Amino acid sequence: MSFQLSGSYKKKQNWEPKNKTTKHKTTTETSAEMKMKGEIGDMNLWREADFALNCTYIVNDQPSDQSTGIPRAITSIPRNLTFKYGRDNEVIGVFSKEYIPQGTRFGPLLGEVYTKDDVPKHANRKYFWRIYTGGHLQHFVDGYDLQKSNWMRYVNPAHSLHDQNLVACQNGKDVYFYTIKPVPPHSELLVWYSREFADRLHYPSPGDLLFSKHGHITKGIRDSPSESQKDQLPHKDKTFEEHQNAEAKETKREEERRDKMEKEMEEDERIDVEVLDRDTPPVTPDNQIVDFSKKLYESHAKKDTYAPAEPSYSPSHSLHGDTQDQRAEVPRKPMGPYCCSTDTPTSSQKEIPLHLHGLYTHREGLVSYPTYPPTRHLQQPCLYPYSSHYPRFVLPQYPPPFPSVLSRVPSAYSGYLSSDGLPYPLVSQPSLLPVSIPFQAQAGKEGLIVPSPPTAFSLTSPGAGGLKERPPNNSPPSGAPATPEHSPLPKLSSPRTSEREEAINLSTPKNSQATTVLGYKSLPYPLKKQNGKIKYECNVCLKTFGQLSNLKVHLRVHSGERPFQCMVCKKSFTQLAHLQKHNLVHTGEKPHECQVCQKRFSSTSNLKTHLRLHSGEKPYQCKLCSTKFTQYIHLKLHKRLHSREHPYKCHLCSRAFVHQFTLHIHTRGYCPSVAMAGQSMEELSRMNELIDKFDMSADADTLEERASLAEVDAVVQKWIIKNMEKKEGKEDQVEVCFLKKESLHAASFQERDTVVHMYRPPAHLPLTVKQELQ
DNA sequence: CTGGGGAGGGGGCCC
DNA sequence: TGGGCCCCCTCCCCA
Repeated sequence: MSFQLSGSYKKKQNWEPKNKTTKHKTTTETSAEMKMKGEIGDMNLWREADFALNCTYIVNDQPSDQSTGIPRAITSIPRNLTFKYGRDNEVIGVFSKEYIPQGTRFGPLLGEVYTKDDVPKHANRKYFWRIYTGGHLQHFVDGYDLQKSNWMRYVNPAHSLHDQNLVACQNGKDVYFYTIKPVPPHSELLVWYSREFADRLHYPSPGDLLFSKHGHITKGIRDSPSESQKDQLPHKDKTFEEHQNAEAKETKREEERRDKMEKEMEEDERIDVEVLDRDTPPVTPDNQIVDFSKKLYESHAKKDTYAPAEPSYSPSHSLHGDTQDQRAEVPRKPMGPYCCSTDTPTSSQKEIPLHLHGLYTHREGLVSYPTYPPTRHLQQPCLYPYSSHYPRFVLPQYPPPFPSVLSRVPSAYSGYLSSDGLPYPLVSQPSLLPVSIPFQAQAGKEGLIVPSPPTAFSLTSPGAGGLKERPPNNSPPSGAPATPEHSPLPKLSSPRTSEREEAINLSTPKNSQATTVLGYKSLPYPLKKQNGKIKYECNVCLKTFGQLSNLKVHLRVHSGERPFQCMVCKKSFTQLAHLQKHNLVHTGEKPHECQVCQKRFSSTSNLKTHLRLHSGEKPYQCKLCSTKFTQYIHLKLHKRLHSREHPYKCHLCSRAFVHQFTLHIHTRGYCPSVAMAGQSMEELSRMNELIDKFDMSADADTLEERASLAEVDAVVQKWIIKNMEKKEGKEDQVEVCFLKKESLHAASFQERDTVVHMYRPPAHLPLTVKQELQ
């Protein structure tokens, strides 16, 4: 039997901005209907229902055409995701194709459904997911069958808190993955359980968590119970051994805690009986199943190589002892930094599945397991055992920010919270940070008092102001900085006080109790008031809209959702009107007729352009030669001719510019002759390319040659914003965003990860171009 | 290189 | 509130 969600999104709506106001009808629909509440910073403490309620986007699977013969596990992957394939064309991970906002829901996980009683005796349980109802195991969802499962089976477990970007939650009877932080393009999706999920599985999560200095989670890994831990200690790895000794007491304590928990979980003991059955070898050996994920693993297992220690393909993160060549062949697979590999892995290790196999049972951690050494260069302690079939990863538990949340947590865990002396992860807790995007509002946007900063898709930087609004009991644990200072926050230029938009708070929670539980509620869309009118602000690009529906349509630009598909050519569109217009391509219909020449056009826009031929209107004029054009694109092409003319030459280097002010920008810090010490030539080159691009842009043409620095600055900003918008969905576009600080001199380009100031702040330079030129 | 048409995408306004 | 309609802008292709 196939496990299908009868959700509200039955079409191929890959991304669906969520209606925050509509009442939900079913459990599985709740997430799409409710507004954001609480703070992102609470995410690690969120209950599963909170994720469902608060997520902003729903990404549905691609509809699968079973007739193609391609397994649904492959074809179901949403458009904004892609598989990464190994050498043998096996899936080795799921990656984002584009920016995915925080608070995006994927799923549900699909697969064969088994009740407790009808699990085939020899079923391969590696892909089993447990579904609980009322605290009792109701059934399993088995993602083993490629036809019945979906792409989610390929999502690898997170390697560390830092790497985790998805959290698995059971909502209703389905398992969903939610993004707990923005996922940049080309990033691997890495999932781990939600707190509740882990609790249900009886993972001794808090106690089992040991964080390395690097903030990694030490994953419990279990091997054959017959092998003693001592025997598996890495004798060659003295550092690790020492570490093990140092941790021995703590490990023992954790085992005691687990024992205690076990006693408290008598109800689930019955389940454990059959859980333990999962180690039964499958009827069909894995290597005989068309399972891309396993192929890779097996191929590499033969080489006795294991996953690199760092969640990265970087050779620098290779396993100890690997040659460069070997490293290149090492599959980057789920064990990641938690993966405790040995130089000579055991056979059971070789059987470690690639994906989230059977991560559902607490029993895995309740037997005596050996431990394996970490990759040496990382000195990752791996204190917890793993099952050869069911690697266990444990997420950290943070002290709940709200007492009411804490009260929901089983008491057995409460004592673990920061009480075990273990350090909290040093990684920045992503969920506590404003979403990191290329372009953001200025920090402390005074006019914006919407108390929603850390909502799932709120990209409005709270900055210092946002933090002030954070409830006092919502502070993250030590070591998990919540301040946005740790996240690059490009800022807009601060508007003059008199121009600051008056903000209104329309998100006052109606349910004060809920506020107590999850913190203040907030709308997913910041509201602003401009000229007396309410505006809805896009969290991504800060554009404002007079109507929420417009904003929702706009959000598709960022989400990639294209709900309207042409049935003829399968092309999809963000708006129905676009699809309708597109349909004319197929029908040949041209409804718009030129009244002058009776020529017909498919769109009014094109007719209007055409009418300029009759009217003689040429609105686009070249500023350099006064040539006029009827279409902007023609002017743009024309300007390329002029772009060869660069009359403003830098006397210190060979660069020349179309505009005087761009020459000035160049000479203020990007000429290699005057570049700041420590600035790489690569960076200089990149910035000069950027300056060149601006120099030849239409925006630059709008400026007078003797424009003030403030004027130039404004146009530069405009141009950067435009660039940033264009680059979305276009990988080859210059990826820029900017910082605009209080001072004009702080206007910056941020290109990819490097922030460089377009205007250097050298004190000896005059304030404005004009001043300098005069 | 210029000029014209075709097509897609984003957003505003209105119902 | 969501959908429909419309307009503007942009890009591509080709003569």
